[in-house]
Amino acid sequence: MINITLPDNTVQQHESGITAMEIAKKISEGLARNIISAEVNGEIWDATRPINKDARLKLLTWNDDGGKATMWHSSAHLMAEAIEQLFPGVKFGIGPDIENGFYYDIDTGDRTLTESDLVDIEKRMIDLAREKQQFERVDISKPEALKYFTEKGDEYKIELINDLTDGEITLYKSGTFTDLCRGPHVPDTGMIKAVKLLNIAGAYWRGDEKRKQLTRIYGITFPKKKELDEYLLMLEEAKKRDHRKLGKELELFTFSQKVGSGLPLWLPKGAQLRERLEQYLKRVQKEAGYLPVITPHIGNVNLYKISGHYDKYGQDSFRPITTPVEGEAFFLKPMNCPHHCEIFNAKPHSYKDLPIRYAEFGTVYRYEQSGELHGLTRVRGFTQDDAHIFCMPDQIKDEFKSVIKIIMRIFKALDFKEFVTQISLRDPNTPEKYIGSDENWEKAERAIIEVAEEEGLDAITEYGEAAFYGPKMDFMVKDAIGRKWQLGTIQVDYNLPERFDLTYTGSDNEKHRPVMIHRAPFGSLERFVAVLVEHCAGNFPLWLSPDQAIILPISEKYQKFAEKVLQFLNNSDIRALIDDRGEKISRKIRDAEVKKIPYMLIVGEKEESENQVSIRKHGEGDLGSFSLEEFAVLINKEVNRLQGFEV
RNA sequence: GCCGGUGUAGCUCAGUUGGCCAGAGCAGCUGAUUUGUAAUCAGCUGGUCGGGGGUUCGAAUCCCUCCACCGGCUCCA
Repeated sequence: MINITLPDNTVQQHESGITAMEIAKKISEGLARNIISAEVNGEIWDATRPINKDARLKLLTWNDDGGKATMWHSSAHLMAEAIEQLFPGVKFGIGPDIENGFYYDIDTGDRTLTESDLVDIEKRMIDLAREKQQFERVDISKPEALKYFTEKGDEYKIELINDLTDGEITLYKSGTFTDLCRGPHVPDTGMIKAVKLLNIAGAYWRGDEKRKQLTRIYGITFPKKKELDEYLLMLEEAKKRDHRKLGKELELFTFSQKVGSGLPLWLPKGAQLRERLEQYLKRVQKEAGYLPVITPHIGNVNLYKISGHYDKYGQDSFRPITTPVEGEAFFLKPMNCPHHCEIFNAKPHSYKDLPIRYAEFGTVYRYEQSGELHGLTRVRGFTQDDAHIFCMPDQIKDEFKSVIKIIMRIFKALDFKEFVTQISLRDPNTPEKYIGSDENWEKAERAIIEVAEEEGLDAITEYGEAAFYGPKMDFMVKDAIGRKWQLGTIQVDYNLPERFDLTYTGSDNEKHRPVMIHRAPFGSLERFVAVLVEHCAGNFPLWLSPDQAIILPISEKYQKFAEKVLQFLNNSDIRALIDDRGEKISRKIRDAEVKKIPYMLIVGEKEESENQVSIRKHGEGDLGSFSLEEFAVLINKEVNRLQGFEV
């Protein structure tokens, strides 16, 4: 007999070899029907896999992430089976479950799969699912596994097997498809009731651009048709929040082929929005002791040779521009840090001066591969809210923490609740990608890890995500359709101070090396605005909204009064305009709603006689009549509250 | 950069197997209407069908090429 501990800590005694499915049946038939897989001592197993020793058991259904993962992983197998039947001879790479669904990488040989093939594959998947195919788990020796896939002619699986240890290799068979797989899988494919293959894309084998590109098909499945419909509807809704669409509709920014791809043009409303973000951060930074600096848009190539950026990115940059007579070469500035180092070097520093914090909204230009450009989130010219903090080693943690405070303040002011804090460290397997001594790297990495712990940040750690000169703490936010973007970043750097020979005089009257912290709370204004637009679906918080109120006269008779109201609002620092078209009030309201203007002020006979305005709030409706003074107080209170400043 | 897809007016889209001057709605302009909480009516303007080349008696429709954009991959100082 073995002891099975359930999540509520009750312990059941069972025969050795019992399965999660059998245990579920004893609890209830309904549960047994819904069970997808089971967590056994923290590992996800097939519900039908025998348990031979004491275990903690959690039964997983569609309501558990682990259950969804199992179902989607099985769906990948189901799709592979369908594809193999429809297109015999294709070879398979990997086919995992992902956050929302699954994919499979396929080598289709000479054939090219297109969107229209997806429909056929979906149909076949549904047919196969209805057969209620069971997954059979087979332990297999390494030589046998190699023999099987050699005979099948699938070199990708052979490569995968060669990296595995003999004795730990399993195959899963379902229907006509057999795959190298560690599982787990659904009890049978009948649970998969709704299938949608979402898109088709190229993907390099093992993520290596030097290797063959396979065809990747992304899909998602559900246990109920209704859930699929809801998911597709949700995707449609998300697309409406896309900053590229809203940016056009709300006249925030545009691109021009004549100007060049990846070079955003900020329209007046977008420029105003961006300026407000800059003003806000300048105010916060002034309080935090930052000093403004300004540097040019180009820099001598030698500057970047000293910083190390030339070696790392010189070939992947815009070509240098040269002076016509002397032939001196200059790069468009791809980052601000080397310039700021030279500002630090402009005069000698005492330890008493530190930390010194130089801040600049610095516009930089980077050559991004054409296929990488993406709206405002990935562009070739952008403005960083950059600053570099030069400090003594024992000041690093405090400075780092005060930067975190600024980032949290901004995220709070803009209601960014869902972000991921990521500690980006070196990849220990590729030391050639990084500059600087191991000792300095370890110091820098340790500082970041300790700060995260001391601040109680729930951070994930990613190896290989560090900058080439130092580790980072990055703040990631998702866009409307779930893509993750890095916004804020804080980086500890021991390297540039050495390369630029930065020094300060310590209390011992000796020269010492400062440490540099690179930081950008927004990251880039372009990307930040993009994510902000998607986050609020274009309904900006009042303090950022390009137009805060629109005055809607009932008819031309009230134009004079409308102008009086406008003047009052302007004097009260409220951004407003008048819709003086000869349209009906309902039309003016509709247009103002579509433009997402926060407040509509309706003025007619009643309002004029009582010197009031009738307020309608965007998305909410009529709030009733108020005096102008009351409205101004209302607005200014809301603006200050949202920005996190004292009223 | 790579794989696949798309490209018709400022925007959203129609344009049958290549065939008469390329269409609609919205926006814009002009006029009428002077309006009470999400679209008043009428008229008009606007496109070398992404650029270039080719096939053809004839190309928005077929082919080649370049560009841009979209979905991924790779990359992201």
